[in-house]
Amino acid sequence: MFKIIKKSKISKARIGRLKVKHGEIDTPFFMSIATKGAVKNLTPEELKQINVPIILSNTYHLMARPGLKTIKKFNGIHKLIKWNGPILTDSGGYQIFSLAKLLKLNDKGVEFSLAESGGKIFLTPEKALEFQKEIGSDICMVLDECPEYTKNKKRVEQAVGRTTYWAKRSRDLMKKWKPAYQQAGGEMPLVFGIVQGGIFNDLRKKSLDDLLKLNFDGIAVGGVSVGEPFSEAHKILKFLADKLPENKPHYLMGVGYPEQIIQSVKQGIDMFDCVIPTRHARHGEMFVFKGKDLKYEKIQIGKSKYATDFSLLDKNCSKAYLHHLYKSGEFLYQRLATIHNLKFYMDLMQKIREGIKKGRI
RNA sequence: GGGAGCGUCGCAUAGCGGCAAUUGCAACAGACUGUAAAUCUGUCGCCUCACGGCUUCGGAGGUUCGAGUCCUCCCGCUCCCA
Repeated sequence: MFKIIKKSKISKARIGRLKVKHGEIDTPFFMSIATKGAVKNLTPEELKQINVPIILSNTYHLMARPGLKTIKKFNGIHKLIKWNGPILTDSGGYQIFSLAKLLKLNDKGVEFSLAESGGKIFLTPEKALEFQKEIGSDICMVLDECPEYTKNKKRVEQAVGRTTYWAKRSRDLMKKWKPAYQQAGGEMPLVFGIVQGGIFNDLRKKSLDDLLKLNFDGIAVGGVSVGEPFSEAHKILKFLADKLPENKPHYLMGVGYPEQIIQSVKQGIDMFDCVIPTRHARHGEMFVFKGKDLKYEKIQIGKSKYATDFSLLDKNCSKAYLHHLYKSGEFLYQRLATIHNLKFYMDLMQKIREGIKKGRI
């Protein structure tokens, strides 16, 4: 399932290979976010062309729409969204943070009141995990409580406690799956546990220790990129780096900018996801490498100083053309910029893997 | 020739006599991190970090404590009837 192919001698970085139901992926890798099943503006076919190896979808959003019944009618999420590559589904834990105003939260689970429809979604760790399994996710995330960035230790401690408790319940549920899978000969999805603990080392350690006892398929570091400066997240990573189980994939949730990804790879992180490339594209910002190494700059598509003298983005699209589309209010720029940024991120990960291979990272 | 109307800070629009003046666009600056985000924030007459000050609503006068708003004339534009 997870194989380490090479370990860096100068950092904790490693190259590996993660095998899931719908394919094998070289690590470290970046997941493009497809919250509701679609990477905004792009078709699955285009994602393939860009070499996006795996996408991330979200339990909360898929439950709200189209819902379990519809997805099952299509024989699972892959068929519904016409993507036959790997899919990781997030549990909805992040929505506990981002939709904090809309929820009721206790040890049992969370209740969201849906902003659009006025309906309600009740998530328990069991429901969240069962849903992910039912729709055919390749990698399921356990429901966690992801608190906002805070220095209030009590608050974080509570979230850690709840996350651990929920992880245990998730583990119990997984035991019940086993017989059915053994009988049918099917492949169980991978399930990852999530470390919380905010900026507090002792809480992080406790969270991780408790999680390790449950022996999930991979370990995610959550509760990061929730408003803290990245330096805080990096400190946590450094603290956790030698405590993470070496033979399991390490997933840093919600990160980030290229330099943050590089720093995290050096702390042994294998998996990333972030809205940055896709959202920034929609907001008119593109990532461009400067020269041959990992240095890059961000270009505002709309800024007039970039209006002229652009090299080709690819065969069909000059930056001047993009600039024109943006200025003309044509949404096509979003598609092109999204393609560009995702390519950039794929190139970035490729360069990182090569860097590790050649002993530079 | 007769009649009606309109000129506001790049463009377009608000504007009961108390106004540095509404809103939209554009412009400029910034933000975005397990996506309620093709979004949001700020600046946008001049000077000042700011308090504050100064000069503005086609032009010239007038009425008024006070005029973008009322009156007169002029300039420019639009429409209707001949």
